[in-house]
Amino acid sequence: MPDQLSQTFSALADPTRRAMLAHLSKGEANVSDLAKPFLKDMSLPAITKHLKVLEKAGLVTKSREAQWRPCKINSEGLKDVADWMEQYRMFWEESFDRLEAYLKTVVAKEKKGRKNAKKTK
Amino acid sequence: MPDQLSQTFSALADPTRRAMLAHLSKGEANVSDLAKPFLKDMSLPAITKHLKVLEKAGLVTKSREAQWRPCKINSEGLKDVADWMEQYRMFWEESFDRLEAYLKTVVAKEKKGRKNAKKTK
DNA sequence: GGCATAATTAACCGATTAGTTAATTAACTA
DNA sequence: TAGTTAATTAACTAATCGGTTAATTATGCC
Repeated sequence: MPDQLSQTFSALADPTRRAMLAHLSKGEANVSDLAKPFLKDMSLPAITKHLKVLEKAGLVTKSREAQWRPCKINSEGLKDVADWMEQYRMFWEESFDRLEAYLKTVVAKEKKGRKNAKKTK
Repeated sequence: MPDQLSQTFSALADPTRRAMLAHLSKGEANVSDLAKPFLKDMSLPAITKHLKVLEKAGLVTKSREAQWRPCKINSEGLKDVADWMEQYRMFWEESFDRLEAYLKTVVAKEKKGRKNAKKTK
């Protein structure tokens, strides 16, 4: 699995990792904070591994502060997924209201000169 | 991997399967049509397996027509992913314009009485 | 019936994944 | 220095994944 997007989807294909991400969506947390809800079910090294998967997927960044490793959400990975999803919006966006609202933003963006131009493969 | 969302993410974590989905986003196709671009790289049974993964993930449906199996995109799986993504929109939506536009649709929806109320876990 | 086409199933294999326990690194604290 | 806390690394294992080849099913056509 060489490509980044596959790695990101793969990282999200696990309920433990998604729960860790949900935790981080509420703010920074150390490894042991993230681990706490799962220590009944799995060991700390398992958590370390999950975190590494999230890091490689571009979904989490980890820094150092004494013996702690504060982690936070990295929007890059999420952005990649969101960008990929766009090409399928017409399929999953069943509400006419919201699709219409979305199409307006597309028009608005075009008028402004395509700030976010980028190939999504 | 018991839960549906994990299965869906897992199905998307493969470039061959994403390419097949992209193909189907242009319209229905038989298994051999979907297979054609990949037959240099892998066998037909491999394609059958990939398709089965996409089906179980709720991303594709397959029907029967004589000896052919016309496949088409199933929006359910994509919808599940999109719904899950919503909780992270504030992270990946960096353009203020589009975030603002989105927030307007939220307000509009609230006024209408929350048509799309659903737990996404 | 006999053959070609479309697709699936079965059985197998090597690589990766998700977990384990035990040992180790690194920083603070008394 | 010795001990504690936070986290990682190493080595291993069972299960899953992505592919293979060979055989099988199912349909249409002469």
